[in-house]
Amino acid sequence: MVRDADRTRQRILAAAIEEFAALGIAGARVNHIAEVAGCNKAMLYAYFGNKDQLFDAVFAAHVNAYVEQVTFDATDLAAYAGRLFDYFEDNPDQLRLSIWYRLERPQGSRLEAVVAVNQTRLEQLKQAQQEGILPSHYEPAELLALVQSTSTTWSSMNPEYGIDAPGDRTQRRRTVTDAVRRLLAS
Amino acid sequence: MVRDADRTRQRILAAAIEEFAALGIAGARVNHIAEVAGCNKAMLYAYFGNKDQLFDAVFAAHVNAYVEQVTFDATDLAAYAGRLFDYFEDNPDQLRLSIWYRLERPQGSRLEAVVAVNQTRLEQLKQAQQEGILPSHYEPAELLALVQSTSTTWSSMNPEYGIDAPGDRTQRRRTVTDAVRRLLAS
DNA sequence: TCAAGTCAACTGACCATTTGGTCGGTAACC
DNA sequence: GGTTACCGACCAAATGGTCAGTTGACTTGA
Repeated sequence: MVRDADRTRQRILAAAIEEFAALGIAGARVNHIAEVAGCNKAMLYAYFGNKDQLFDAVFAAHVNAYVEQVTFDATDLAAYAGRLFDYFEDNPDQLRLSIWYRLERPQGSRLEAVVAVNQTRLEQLKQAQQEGILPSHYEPAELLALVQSTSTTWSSMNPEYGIDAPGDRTQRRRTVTDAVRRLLAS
Repeated sequence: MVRDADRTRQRILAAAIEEFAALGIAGARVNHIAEVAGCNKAMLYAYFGNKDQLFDAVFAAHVNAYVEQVTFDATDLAAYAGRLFDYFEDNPDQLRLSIWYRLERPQGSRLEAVVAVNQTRLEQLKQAQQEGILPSHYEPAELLALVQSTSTTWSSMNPEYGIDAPGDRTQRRRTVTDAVRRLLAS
């Protein structure tokens, strides 16, 4: 057996992402994560502290990947919505993680890094509005929220509502970008 | 102690709604539900079978309330969106239940009753389109999905994104109905 | 070159507690 | 007196977490 702390850490993290995305914090089993990672449970505690902190690490990784991969562009929100759509379509686990986080984390526990990123985006939106690139019938925060929620329209549909998302991903994507364009139309 | 099977059942259900909405299926504790309901745990099993079936009962109750209270109107989707907004604003627990359901229930487990209701709505949308009351640039399913997701825009924002929902509920509501109107504009 | 020593990666067995679930019995109501 | 709502106590299994000890890689020193 090769000994490699980094690799082990990485394997644990990967297994944890899978487990948490599928089952949430309360549903995830530490034993199972260790098993999938192919290492001893104690390593998990050595590297990450405890179950909650492991989730924090997983979620932080998700946020980083998200901010890094989905570039924001206040001057072309439809394109941004498209990228957002693609990202969550390609990484459904990431979307689930976000939702688990929202449900299972006590309100008020914000990641300052993300708040900062968001502040910047709101500023950019405000400026684009002042320059007339974006319409002003919504506040920056409203714009961001609407775009965000439109982009994840399909993935956030409850199956209970029995809506069959169009099988065609291209079509779904077009609907998203089109909807954002309509929201911005004057 | 007064003996009343119905009342006890009701108390268990109420406690279960609270618990499941707050913690989800995996996170909910049967002991705690019984405690809050002020009755013995065994009653819970006598009336509902087991934890999963109790959640089913809770969720079915939610779906019933939802279908009953939020009247659908294919000819005025903006108003429908407003009602939807109000409903989830007034009953945040119900929204959380829906999300838990989506996350924790194995895909493919649909409530036939809801699928039926939804089928009807899709039909109504289609007809409204044929009559020219609704525009045809979206499929009925797309319309329903967009309206749904727009209505819950604020409640589905991850705090991670640091967006402060406008404190003013009236303003949030106006944004929702306005957005739906824009989606329908030709 | 190689034995001794060090330190960090790793393990298996273990623990206290919690959890979903059950059962024999009790007491209120018809 | 029978039915049924209800309860306390209990159980096996699972769960998050710990710990004493082992193993392997690298450093040291002769």
